[in-house]
Amino acid sequence: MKLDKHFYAAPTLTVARSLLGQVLVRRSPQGDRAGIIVETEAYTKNDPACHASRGKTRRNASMFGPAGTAYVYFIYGMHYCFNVVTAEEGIGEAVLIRALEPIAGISLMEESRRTKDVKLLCSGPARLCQALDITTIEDGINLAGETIYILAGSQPKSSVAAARIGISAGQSLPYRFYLADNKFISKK
DNA sequence: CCGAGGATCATCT
DNA sequence: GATGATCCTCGGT
Repeated sequence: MKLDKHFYAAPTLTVARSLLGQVLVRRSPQGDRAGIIVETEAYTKNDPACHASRGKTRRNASMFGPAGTAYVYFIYGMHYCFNVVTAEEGIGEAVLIRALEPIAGISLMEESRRTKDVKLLCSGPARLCQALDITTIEDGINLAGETIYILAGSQPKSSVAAARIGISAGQSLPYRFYLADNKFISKK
């Protein structure tokens, strides 16, 4: 069953944690790919690390759309990161998907990533975008559609909260969530 | 195993 | 002109 706006419109920290164990699906003409979400990070209002914290710009405009919108941005001159817009429309909060456990379309992922090491396919925000062929073309799409969506997976498993990775501001906030003992998280 | 450094460019100052 | 929600490679231990 596909997750709907009701799920995404919940408080951002709640969504970040409850996305763990759900299944991200990417459909394309080449075939379908999917993975279990095993690691997320929340970015909230009044959070200095949040792209929306300094107001709406061309880049972060999708963050201010309705819950269940995809926010995809380009970073470091070569990488993309995929987020799900959460909470109330207009406040600019989202959840970054940081790692997946691949479960379908693995040969397509291997081709896109140019590696056959399954642990390197989707363990990292930019890696999973490359594996699923997600770029800024997908920025702003609605996850209620048929291109990218999330299926309800298993019941919530034991999860861990920790500091986020790769940010300079807001390091003290425990807004990173991951499944305990999962082998596909991006970092220990 | 681990850390340092480079790649590479859209966005914002 | 500097920076960044990253990743890869290389060299040292």
